[in-house]
Amino acid sequence: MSNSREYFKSAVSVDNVIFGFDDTDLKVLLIKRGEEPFFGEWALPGDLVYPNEDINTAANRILFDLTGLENVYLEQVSTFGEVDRHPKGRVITIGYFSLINIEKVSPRASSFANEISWKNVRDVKELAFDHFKIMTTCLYRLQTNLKLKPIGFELLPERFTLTELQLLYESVLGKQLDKRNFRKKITKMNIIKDLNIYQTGVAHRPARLYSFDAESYQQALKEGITFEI
Amino acid sequence: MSNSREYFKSAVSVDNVIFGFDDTDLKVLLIKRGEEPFFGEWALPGDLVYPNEDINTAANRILFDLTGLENVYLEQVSTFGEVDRHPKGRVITIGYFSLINIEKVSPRASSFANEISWKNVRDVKELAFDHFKIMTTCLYRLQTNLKLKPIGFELLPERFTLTELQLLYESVLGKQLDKRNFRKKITKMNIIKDLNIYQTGVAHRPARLYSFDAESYQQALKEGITFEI
DNA sequence: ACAAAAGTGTTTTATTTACACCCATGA
DNA sequence: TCATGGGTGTAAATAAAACACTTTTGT
Repeated sequence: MSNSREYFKSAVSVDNVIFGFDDTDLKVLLIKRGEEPFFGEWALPGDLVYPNEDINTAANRILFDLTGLENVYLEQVSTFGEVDRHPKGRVITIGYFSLINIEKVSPRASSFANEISWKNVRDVKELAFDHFKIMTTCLYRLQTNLKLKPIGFELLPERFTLTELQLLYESVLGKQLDKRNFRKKITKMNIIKDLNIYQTGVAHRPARLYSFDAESYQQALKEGITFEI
Repeated sequence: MSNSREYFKSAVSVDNVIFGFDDTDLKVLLIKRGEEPFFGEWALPGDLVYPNEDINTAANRILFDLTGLENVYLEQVSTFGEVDRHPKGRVITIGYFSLINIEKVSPRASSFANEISWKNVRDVKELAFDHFKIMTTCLYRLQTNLKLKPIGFELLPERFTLTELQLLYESVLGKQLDKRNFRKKITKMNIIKDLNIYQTGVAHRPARLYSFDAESYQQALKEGITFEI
């Protein structure tokens, strides 16, 4: 780019598909739009990228504004740049997804949204702009990566049971898994820590609690882990 | 985005990592820059996105300008948007890669390049801007996808031998593969057609020629193929 | 004692890996 | 006849899939 010419400039935005998991279903955090276009319709949280802001920073900002969370798993997925994707002008948007522990969040209204809600991903059928397409693309990427990288833990509390972990996998991948085989695989990977403590107050045999063992995972990565479920 | 405010606008560009394969090595098509910044340095072909141009169209245009090729395998990989990635201003760039049959190309100089050349990917050590990072990211994606989707054919001529295909895989993945096991896997997938014709003019037993069988591949996809090498 | 979910091994099947020699051609 | 790369099968090891009962708790 030379500075001797004046170039066309597009607005660039970031949209963030924020995934959570509530012990049964994969959820996505949506906002009800408080302005035109698509007033009153559900949409992904997003905003324009500021002049002096890295795009990753913008994605983190959107997440923080909505949830108060920082240092959260965030992954860029794809950029959507059809000329007519925004009715008010040329806006190229970069789609991200984040994985958060849903318990840590009580979503708060923000400048650009008058209502915020967790929705079951499978129940979402349409969204403002091309946001449904963005969400679907991010879900697909999540499914792919869940099989290759141990990112599922990001959606769970610090301490979790193996059944919770399995339910998460089943929910995201959309299929049933065999309990014994699942446990065998997970434990063989050596990336979760048995805390030797148990659930309490459940009307059945209490489950052992585990946590993700980041150190062992780093070790396993070096030795060439394949995290396949 | 409301139209009642004036938003900051960034320039948006597309950079294209054009891969080719010359029977031995994976190559990338680079240009020597004919203007500042980075005058005289090697860079990825790229250009700003036009006001009324989809981003995919822009990526295809860059490819066409340089090679004369259309309808070529093109995949968006990642968007690079650090504030300071371009010394002359804010430019957010979308990285693509394409796979082409190197025989079909005699690269031509263009407005923005005074020299064009195929380089061995492994020999490229630095590039203008953050292009080395973009190239590396695209290479990594190519490696991943080559194991999951039959895109290797895009780099070969219409008719190819199994050894050529294997060399391609070895070159992209950067590791040796067992000849018999490779052939077993490829043929079991049922996505290549044995043309029942042979190489000529080689000083050894002539190899059978094959072509990619797009129809069988579509069929196999429906039945849930896993194209793993 | 009953309901509810936790936890645990073995056998079968499929996949992956390792490995070496003969074949067809041009020089 | 020699050099060069083409083409082929089998056995062993590993990984994946299928499958059912006992345990522990709260009610």
